[in-house]
Amino acid sequence: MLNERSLSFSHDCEDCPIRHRAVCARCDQAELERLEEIKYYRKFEAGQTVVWSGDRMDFVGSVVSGIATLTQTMEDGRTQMVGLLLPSDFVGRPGRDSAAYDVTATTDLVMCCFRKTPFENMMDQTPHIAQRLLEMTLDELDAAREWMLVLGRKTAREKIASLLSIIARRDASVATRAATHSIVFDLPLTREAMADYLGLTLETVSRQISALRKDGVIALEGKRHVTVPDMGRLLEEAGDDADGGVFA
Amino acid sequence: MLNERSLSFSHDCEDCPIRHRAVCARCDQAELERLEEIKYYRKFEAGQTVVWSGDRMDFVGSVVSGIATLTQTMEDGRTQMVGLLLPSDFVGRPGRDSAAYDVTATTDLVMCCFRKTPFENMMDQTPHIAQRLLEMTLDELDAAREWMLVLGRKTAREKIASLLSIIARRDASVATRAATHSIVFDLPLTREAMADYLGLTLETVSRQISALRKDGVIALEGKRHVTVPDMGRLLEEAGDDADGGVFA
DNA sequence: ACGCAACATTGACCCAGATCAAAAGAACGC
DNA sequence: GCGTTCTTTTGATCTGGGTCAATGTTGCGT
Repeated sequence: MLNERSLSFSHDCEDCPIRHRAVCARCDQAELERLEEIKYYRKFEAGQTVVWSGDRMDFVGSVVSGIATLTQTMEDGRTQMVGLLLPSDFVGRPGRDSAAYDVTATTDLVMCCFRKTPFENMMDQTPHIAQRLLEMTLDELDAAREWMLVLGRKTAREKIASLLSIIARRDASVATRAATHSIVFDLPLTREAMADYLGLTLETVSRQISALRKDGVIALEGKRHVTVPDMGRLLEEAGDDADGGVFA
Repeated sequence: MLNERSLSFSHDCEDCPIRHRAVCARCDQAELERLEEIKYYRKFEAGQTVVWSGDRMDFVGSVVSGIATLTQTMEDGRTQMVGLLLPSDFVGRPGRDSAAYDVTATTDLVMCCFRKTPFENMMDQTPHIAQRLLEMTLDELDAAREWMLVLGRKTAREKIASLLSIIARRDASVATRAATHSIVFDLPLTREAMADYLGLTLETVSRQISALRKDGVIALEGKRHVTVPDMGRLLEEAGDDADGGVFA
């Protein structure tokens, strides 16, 4: 069963981040080959919807590159983003056959998917996959609860700083950090998407970003390219401990 | 190894709700007996703290009776409740040795605990325990994400209605429901605790409860005893679909 | 029964962020 | 190049819920 694609799925594979966080981190070669058989890639363009809430969802998977969002919508149109999926994040729920949220690509997106039924079978026979998923789900639960604090108790400025912190930590290249002591990244979200994540309006997001720029907490080139000269300062603005770091 | 206590832990046990939701739902008798050996009960009075965030936590467990809350606190004292633990809910995280949140009893509380290290060992040898925990954690994640919508996008009145819905659904006795078509329960939280859960101030909570009472959505006897004459109406006020029911 | 301490309600006022409105950049096809 | 459309910024005004303050209510210990 070995072929080019399955070779690319070994622990040394560069293009598939699953080895870092997701299901196969502890798999041996035989297990990886089994996963390989039920694996396929899906590509989406920026703005495309992966699944709508309530739709049948016959796969699970993880993000290879690009960014996706999970959002909930009320009947009257109010929306709340409930998750931000960055590369290596897992999507889908074993044991449920319909999506609970809208999943949308906000940039061009590549996902590594597994057909759900065979994946579930494999889970039954490979205990450490369930254990790995449990760990990941507990991490997500912690992140969701951190976000509850952001939504419930932080000011607009703190909310923006919190969001920038998360993106900075997960998205900034290590090289950039080492060279200049400042962190540089591109915002993968529109102002509107940021507002939906933060429980704000897009106007408030825009105003607070302008304010943080004016105060020197961040610098902007164009609308999306952000430089954080002092990460400690940003975390302070976010209301987090400057050292600890909730989203580390 | 059988004795009185272990017998009370069988699938027919009445006093320990673990068989319903928590770890041993699918355990056979031998496994139950092993769990029995590492199990112990802890009792707390209303207002007592189970663990503080950051404290060493050498057990996992679930709520037998009473209600506990998970809260996060910022340095300046702002607090956000991130979880409400009702009977049968699970507490603690395998693979982590310190608590991530303050856990507080809001009523008299009985917990059924397992020493963490032997519990983790047992998890390694009993795959369906990890699977059960995964299911439960995914449910909690869904609940946390539902709550993100409440915190981020709902009005104060909708927030109160949402909280009352949750408590009504989990706490109301079936008998009461059948007899009168209305749902009756006691609020297990102070106004302040409700405010911390909803991202509001206690004054706003009080005002909105008064408003819902004046509008006939709920009736109150004393400060805590609530009657919901029409659950559909309450769900409407919460901004949820009257039928579907997010927190079912 | 009384006094004290939590807990809860209600009122008056204020402000952070929403809403409404306009205009200025960017990005894209033709 | 040049409309067209999407995104973002900025201004003016409004308002839901916060803040401050006073008063009620409940329950408990003595």
